[in-house]
Amino acid sequence: MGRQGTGIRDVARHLRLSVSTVSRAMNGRAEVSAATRTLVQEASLALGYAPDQSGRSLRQGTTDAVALTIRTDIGRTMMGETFFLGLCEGLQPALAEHGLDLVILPCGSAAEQEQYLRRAVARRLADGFIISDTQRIDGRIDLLIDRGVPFVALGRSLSGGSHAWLDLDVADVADQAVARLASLGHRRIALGTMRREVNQAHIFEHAYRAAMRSHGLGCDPALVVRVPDAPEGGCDLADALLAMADRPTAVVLLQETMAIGLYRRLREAGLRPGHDLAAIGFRENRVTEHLTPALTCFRVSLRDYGARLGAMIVDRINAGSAPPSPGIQELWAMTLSPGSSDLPPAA
Amino acid sequence: MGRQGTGIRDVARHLRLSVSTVSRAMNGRAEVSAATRTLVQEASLALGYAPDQSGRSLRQGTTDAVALTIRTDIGRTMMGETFFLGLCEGLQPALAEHGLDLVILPCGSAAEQEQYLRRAVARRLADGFIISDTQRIDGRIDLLIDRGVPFVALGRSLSGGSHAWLDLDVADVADQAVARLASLGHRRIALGTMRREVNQAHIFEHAYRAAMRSHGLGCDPALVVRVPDAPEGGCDLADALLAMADRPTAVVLLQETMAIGLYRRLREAGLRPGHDLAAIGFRENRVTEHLTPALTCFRVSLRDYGARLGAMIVDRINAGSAPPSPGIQELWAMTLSPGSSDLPPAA
DNA sequence: TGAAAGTCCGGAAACGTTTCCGGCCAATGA
DNA sequence: TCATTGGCCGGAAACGTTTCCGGACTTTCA
Repeated sequence: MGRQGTGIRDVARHLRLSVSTVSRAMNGRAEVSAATRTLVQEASLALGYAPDQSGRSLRQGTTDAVALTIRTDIGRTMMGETFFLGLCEGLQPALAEHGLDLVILPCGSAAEQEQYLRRAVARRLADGFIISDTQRIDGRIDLLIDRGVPFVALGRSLSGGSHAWLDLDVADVADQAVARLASLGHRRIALGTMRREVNQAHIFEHAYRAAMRSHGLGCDPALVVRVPDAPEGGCDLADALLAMADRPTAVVLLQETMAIGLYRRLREAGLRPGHDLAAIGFRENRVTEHLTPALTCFRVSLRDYGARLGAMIVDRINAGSAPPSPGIQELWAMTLSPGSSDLPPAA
Repeated sequence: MGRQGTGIRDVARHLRLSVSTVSRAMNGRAEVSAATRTLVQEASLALGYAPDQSGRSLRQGTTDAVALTIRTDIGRTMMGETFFLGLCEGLQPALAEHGLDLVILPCGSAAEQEQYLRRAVARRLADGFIISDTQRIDGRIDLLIDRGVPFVALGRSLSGGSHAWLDLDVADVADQAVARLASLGHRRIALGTMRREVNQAHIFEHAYRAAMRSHGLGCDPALVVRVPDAPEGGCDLADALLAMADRPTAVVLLQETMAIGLYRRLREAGLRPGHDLAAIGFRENRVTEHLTPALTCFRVSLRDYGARLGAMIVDRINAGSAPPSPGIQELWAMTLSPGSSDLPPAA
């Protein structure tokens, strides 16, 4: 049958060189003359040759790929689709600079993720892994540490001790949001959040409570409302807030897309978002900034964030598993992006 | 140095079997006794063994992976925010059923895509490719046909003749939208679209014109407004429409996210979306259905669509390049999902 | 001028797996 | 009882590449 594509042997035969020389020229080794190198490069370009990745991987034990695992049942996670695409815009070039491909592996639901990852590691699908949507207790982290595979967790976790992770400083966001609303005169500030298994939600909620206390606003557990992090969740949130006897005058959202459902329900109840209920969202994006009133939220450059993530996983890969170095932990600040959804309380 | 993971030799040694027998047992070959098979399966589970993908790929010439190439500079494409993840929810399980991994390859901008793909094919990164966001003239299609690589284009194109593709029936959507608005009494119906290089935009616009003519509404070129397919584009669109002397009473959107900017600008101008300007969007999603007024648009099950896409690429891969069979071309209908954004004209 | 060093290249082994080929053993049939 | 068949298994080749090793040739230095 004969593989169809052109291989290194074809290039070698074409140039009357040995395959070893061609290989050396392609890989930028020093022991090859400049003349031969350009010859090989031109020939491989003309013949459309690029080394077969399987052969290459087998020989040198690396796949030249970094895997970003995501769950496809999104809509039940912190990260929306706009998040990943924005992230990849910075991540992919950062990896390409080091000759690494970015492959995104959809792993199905959260439950399936660990098993999928276990198999992916055993099959040696990638040189390094980035796991997203970290849970408070996350078996994937222990797994990767145990296997000695380079990885970076996108989001903190209680699992695994001092591995490399990158995360947004959500605690600071909660703090800033509460402080801002408090300074505007709000005293009953609600929190729209989600399941606490997602670590970001836990941290956010914790920081919210601390901020409320530090501003002398108490800590009424009724003010914490858990809903799905989606536009629909915003509806549920609004329903819950409107049903309260002592209605809050402001709400902080862990997921900015909740604002869509929230605005809708408020309007349906004859209330004006921003005026009758102040709201502050989480991550600024193309939807929230065009809401009316524009949602006050927090900004982060996903491109930079992704580029940093790329640098971190490259660092892990180059470090090897030789030194059990703890890896870098990095918290990214978000800056307030004022909209007009957080007015002082009406009364 | 010694590769760290457990290999087939470890399993064989552990069971005092030959590697060939272990391999046969793992791959479900017939020439192995049932007893040995269960033994091998249990042992590989216990030892955490899964065959190294590089070795496997090299030997059998297949990678057991399907690549979905996407551009990361999204926001300038037809596919909105939530399209790909919804698609993968159906696509990934459909592939997994056949033992194939789905890997998403972010290829950078549209310009970089073809070169990236060319290299990916030469390196044999995947057994089959799915290319998205097809252009009217798309070099990737000619490339893949030329190389004889199994592929499915997600979206039609003028390039390449009769290859396999899957697409939404956007012409029918344009037809339905215009018909609905016309039956409500609208006579000046604008179109918010984008660059015509994207083939869907071309088809959509063509169908819109035909529908306008068939309803006796003429074909004023000024009614076709090209803007970026993003919330911002909706602002530009609104500005353009409001500046017209003979202002349209309705607009059809090729990209539903434009509605966000459109609503915003209309409200800023003291107008009511739906009342003062009827609007119909394209694909229903979690954002549009919570807009106020809810955007009338068209529904498609992305999960089913993705599952079908998976079946198609599996079919192409199994077909091999032996018969130059044309492949399947399939157009998916979308069904109207009525909102309240398309009222009769005010006057 | 001779030896040492340096430059560049070819042959062959190796990576982990699958599969071809041949062989052993038991069962079957005459 | 012997030849044949079929079930099951082990040895070894093969996939495409990189890299070790050694060799040929040129240059440098004493």
